[in-house]
Amino acid sequence: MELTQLRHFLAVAEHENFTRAAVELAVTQPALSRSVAKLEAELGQPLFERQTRRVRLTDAGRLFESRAREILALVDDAKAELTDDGQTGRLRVGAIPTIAPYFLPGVLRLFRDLHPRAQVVASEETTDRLLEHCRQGELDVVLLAAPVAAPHLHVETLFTEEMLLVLPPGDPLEKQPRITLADLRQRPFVLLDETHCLSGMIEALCRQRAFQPIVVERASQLATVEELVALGHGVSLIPRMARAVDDTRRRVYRSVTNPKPSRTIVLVTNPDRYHSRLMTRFCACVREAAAQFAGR
Amino acid sequence: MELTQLRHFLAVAEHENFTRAAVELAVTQPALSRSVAKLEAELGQPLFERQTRRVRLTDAGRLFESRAREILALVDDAKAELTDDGQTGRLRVGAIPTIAPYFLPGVLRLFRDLHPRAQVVASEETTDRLLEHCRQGELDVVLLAAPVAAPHLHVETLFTEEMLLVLPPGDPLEKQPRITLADLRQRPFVLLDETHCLSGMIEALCRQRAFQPIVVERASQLATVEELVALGHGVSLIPRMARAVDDTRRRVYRSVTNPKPSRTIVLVTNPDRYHSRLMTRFCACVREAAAQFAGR
DNA sequence: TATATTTCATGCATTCAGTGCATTGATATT
DNA sequence: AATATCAATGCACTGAATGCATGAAATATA
Repeated sequence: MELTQLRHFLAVAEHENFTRAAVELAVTQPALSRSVAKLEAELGQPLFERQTRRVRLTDAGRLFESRAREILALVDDAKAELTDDGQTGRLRVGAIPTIAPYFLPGVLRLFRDLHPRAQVVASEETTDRLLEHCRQGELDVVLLAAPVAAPHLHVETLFTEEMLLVLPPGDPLEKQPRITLADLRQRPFVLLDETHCLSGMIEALCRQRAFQPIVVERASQLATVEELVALGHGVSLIPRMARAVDDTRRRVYRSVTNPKPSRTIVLVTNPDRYHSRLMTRFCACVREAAAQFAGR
Repeated sequence: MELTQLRHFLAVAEHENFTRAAVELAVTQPALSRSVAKLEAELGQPLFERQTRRVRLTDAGRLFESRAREILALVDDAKAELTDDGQTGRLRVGAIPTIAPYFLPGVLRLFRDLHPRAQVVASEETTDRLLEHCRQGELDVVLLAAPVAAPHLHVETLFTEEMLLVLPPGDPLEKQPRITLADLRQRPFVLLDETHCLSGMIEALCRQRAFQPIVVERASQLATVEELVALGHGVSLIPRMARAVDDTRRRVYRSVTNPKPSRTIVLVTNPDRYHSRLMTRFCACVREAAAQFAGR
């Protein structure tokens, strides 16, 4: 068995297609077919089920896929560990979409000043995907909203931030001195779609106050939610970090009390993987940036 | 980077010699030199310090050695996991020398009957080496005496067995109805050498009773210790499982009370590694054999 | 001090595993 | 029925890894 074979296998597994995987790997399709066939021969069983239109992983293939990922991640780790000069190198950062655009830029600014030669790759995905990638060593640092079920991963609490009520301008609630969740019981909500943990969090919050929020619309980005609120489609709850970058006056923000809704941002890393010097510094930048948010 | 290179690197690291490593790997020395040189080039730094008479690992090399072992162990794991038919396969078992000859044969007999086609490789080493090998995935199952400091490993208590006092025949203590450790305060001891945890355990036991045992001789095998006792060089404490196979009358065994000295045998496995069906069955055999010892 | 020995690196020739190209075969899709 | 898609296979080739012969450096030995 050789690492090239594992790389070949993974490419095919991802594309579910030899031809396209071959393009990505910059080899020909027959070469790839043979490479995988040889691997299958060594393992004594097929890794792919060849259907006419596409190939699918067999059960054994699925098992082997995660092993292959682990092995290649470990190889990357080992290489990174030895070539770690504290300056150059790549850092893979992941964050959920309701954190990334508001929090990462500040972190990246801090980090870039310290390590101008380092390369940072940021990706936005759902919580479970991010955790899975972190587990597999494909992401070095992940930023999420608590709570997270992350066995084998290290979770560090960064700060807790308020969730603000967004209203269309002129909404009756705008003038009300104290607003509680109960005041929103009959109000139409605009939320993010179900893939975002934020929407689930808001629904859970409402259910704690014994009502099911009336969700009239869902969007896939916070910016869209804010636009829909401005247009009077409903109200919503928005993290303070998102409010901070909203400089229009097309909607108004109010604190909700008793209880004050909030979310907690955490930093997740994989303790089984090598922590490069860059990574350690990046986490320090994250904490520094977090301190500013916590201070508000 | 390729697995072949890692295998080459490890062979050289073990032999501290390219020529001999090349023989083991069945390649020529120049081929091996190049293979390693290429790896070093990829990692951007030398892994070996070439001295005239031998080669030594650099600091980076030492670091990379353990990573390479991990990677190859994971590869073996993955292969084993996929080719696990529950019948054939290899199982690597380790035990300390004061357990292996007395406990393993019974286990192997049970196991052989269940899995005649499986191959078991047993090795005797010191506790720390065994644990290290288990951690590195080079041993599947390890048998030790508690206590063990084994982070990341799974430790299961099997049974506790008495340690018996061995005396030369005719020793005054032979007729004494109740013997305590305090009775041994002035007696010369024959112990195993310091590499065996058993000798340390006995010394600790004595120190708990506030005396330092007078060690007149040390041997590297329990059988030798027993012979020396028979020759009247001193007394010793021997695990019951060792007494059980001593069918001569050249020495006598007595229980010690208040407290009764004992050692606890544990089964250690690595939870991060694949547990083959063979391995699960082997552990079952270990427990079955242990039950017999516990019943005494 | 000279010589022999040990051991790793390097120049050069060779080989074979992996690859590319062309093609086949199988199965959807139109 | 014709066409398109996609993986497997026959065949030729290439180049990376290897083997052989030798060099270079350092120590051991006479």
